[in-house]
Amino acid sequence: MRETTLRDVAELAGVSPRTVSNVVNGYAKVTDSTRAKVEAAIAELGYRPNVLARNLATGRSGQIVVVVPYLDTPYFAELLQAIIPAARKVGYNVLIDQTDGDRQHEGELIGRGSRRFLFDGMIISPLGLSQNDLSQRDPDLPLVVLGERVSDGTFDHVGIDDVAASTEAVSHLIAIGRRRIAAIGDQPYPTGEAAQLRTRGFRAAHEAAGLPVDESLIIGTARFNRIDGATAMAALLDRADPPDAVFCYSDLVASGAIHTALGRGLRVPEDIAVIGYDDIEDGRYSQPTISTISPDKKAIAQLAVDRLLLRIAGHAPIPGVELRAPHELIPRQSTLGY
Amino acid sequence: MRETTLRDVAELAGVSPRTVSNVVNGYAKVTDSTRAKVEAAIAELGYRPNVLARNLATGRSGQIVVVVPYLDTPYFAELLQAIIPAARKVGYNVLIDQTDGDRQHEGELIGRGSRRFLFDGMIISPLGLSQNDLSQRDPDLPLVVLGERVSDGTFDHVGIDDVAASTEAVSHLIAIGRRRIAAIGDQPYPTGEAAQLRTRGFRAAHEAAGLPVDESLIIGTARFNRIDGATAMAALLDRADPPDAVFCYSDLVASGAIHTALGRGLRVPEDIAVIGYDDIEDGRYSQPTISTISPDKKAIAQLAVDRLLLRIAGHAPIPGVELRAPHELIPRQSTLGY
DNA sequence: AGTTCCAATTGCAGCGCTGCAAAGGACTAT
DNA sequence: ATAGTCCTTTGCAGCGCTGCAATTGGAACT
Repeated sequence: MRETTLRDVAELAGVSPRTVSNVVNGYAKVTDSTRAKVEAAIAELGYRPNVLARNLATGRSGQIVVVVPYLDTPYFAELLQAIIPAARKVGYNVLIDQTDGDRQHEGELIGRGSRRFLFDGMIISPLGLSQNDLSQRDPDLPLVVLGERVSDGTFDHVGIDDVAASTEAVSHLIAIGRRRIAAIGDQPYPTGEAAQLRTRGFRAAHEAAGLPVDESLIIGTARFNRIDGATAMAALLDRADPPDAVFCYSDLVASGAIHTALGRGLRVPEDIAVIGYDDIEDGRYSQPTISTISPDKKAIAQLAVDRLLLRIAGHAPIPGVELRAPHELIPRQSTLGY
Repeated sequence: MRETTLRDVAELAGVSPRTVSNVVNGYAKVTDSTRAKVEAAIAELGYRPNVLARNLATGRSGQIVVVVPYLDTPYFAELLQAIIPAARKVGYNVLIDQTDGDRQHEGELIGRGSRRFLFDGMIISPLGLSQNDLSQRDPDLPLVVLGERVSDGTFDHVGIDDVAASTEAVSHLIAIGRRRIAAIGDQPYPTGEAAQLRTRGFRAAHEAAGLPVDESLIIGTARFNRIDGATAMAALLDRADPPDAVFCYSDLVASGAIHTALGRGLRVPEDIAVIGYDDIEDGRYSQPTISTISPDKKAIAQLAVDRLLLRIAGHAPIPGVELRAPHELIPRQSTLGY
């Protein structure tokens, strides 16, 4: 049995297909009487518009894609959970892509590919892409970049002020009396920009307090996972002069670090205070609860979606902008104690 | 500047559009020489097929949708991470939908909606839908259901053997010498089928060991989150006769329960042993690490995708089947100690 | 009553591709 | 040389919808 079409409805209602289309789309001026007739016919036949056909005719897909490195990283899961309703509210479906932070995969997604037709725009949180890679994308792809990047002026960028947030985190550690503070999560140029900004904040806080930075306490990690935090913390505790506090570049890293510290019989925060970054739900239930920097994920989502829509609608090229979402320092047990 | 089309390529290559289509799709018999000509033209013009047009012509979208209650629940995030590559490998894009476990929302998704055209099939992990609701879906939607359901014969179902797994979990607690065992996570008919199966396993293990079940130790929860576990555990510990072990219906519940126990100065597992369900990454890094039932998520994903493809391809109605993925008991610190 | 005007409705063409079936061409067999 | 065979290539029509511009008919005006 064939799916009923616009034409079938038109026939039953005794109007032209175009009028049915107008009713369906809430377009133009349609008298109440014809609208009623058409709606009755639609109901009777159980008509539903064929989105595929509409897509072809309009050249739009009504979908946007959100690209994240890892779906199972709580921060991204929570961010997606904010983006999806924001997009749905304005009539867009959300496609989700996951890249494993792979540069090539990310590059393919922002490049000129056939999948381009499937979405009207893209929100991407790149991990492997360098600034340069980002500039070499499909030029007609409306793009909003999340995370710690600086726009080259052709796309928009949404993030929090990482340097400021990191500075607050470390200043908090200093405020509770810690003096030997380590940082876990630094990453090298060119891809680790998020990490580099956090390291900059780490230095800034020391400087503001007139404290020297012990360079050997800045520990690099390949990623921002628990295992990275656990390993780095082990290395720090093996030293003759271990730190009395650690600034971790993600809550997962902090969780791993705390795991190691507790496993060695240390008390958190008494022996070593830990602060994380991201405010994932985990941190509110772990033992101890994890002090953190909380980016306003809803604000990030809303800013990103709004801006993307603007860009999709815009015909003339729009200059890229930098948008800042708020953030907040949330002290919990891992720095304040119980 | 217009996007180049099949016709443009055909013109440049001096063949018919249909031949270009054949080359692009790797179809039919095309001589090497024409294929070469066409490919050269494609490269020169930077042609990419318009998926929207293809979709309309074929009536397929090349997308499947995966519907989960919560994206930020680690179990689902990890499951999605398994499904996406499995689907991608066979040429399908994955759309993700999140329902908040809302019955109405889930019902709309499996019903006759306009979005139907956007995907060729659906994998859904329902939470709010009753068995009855599931039977009232869009009959021509290829559907694979995940989780603890029994098929009505018109769709396929993939899951692990929940009763067996739960029995193993509780038997493990008995094996390490616990005798007063609580269960956290029971939920009432008709929607809490997952929970009910686990409760059944809980009873079965007691029976197998010749132990009586203390009904008052079976605690219901609205959801499977940390907070539910934390609250339920508090209630248990407030009793005059608290349990010496707890079987939690998810790792998140276990995490919340442990949080409460530790917060009250109890030792896990010495004072109270805890076992969870799902084997989320968290449980491997928390303090203590959480003993759990590990469903083979990759197997679940593969079974679901394979079966869905079959159903999409099939013209004649295929009877629904029950597919079982393997599971495994993974004892960790929360039952074995350090 | 005739003209103007405006809102509601319509018709046409086409978005770019593929299914189908037939045409064309090369090659083999007689 | 001619007919038969098989494989490659082609043309046509249409998937179901919307953009655009034109048509229709009635209300409002002179």
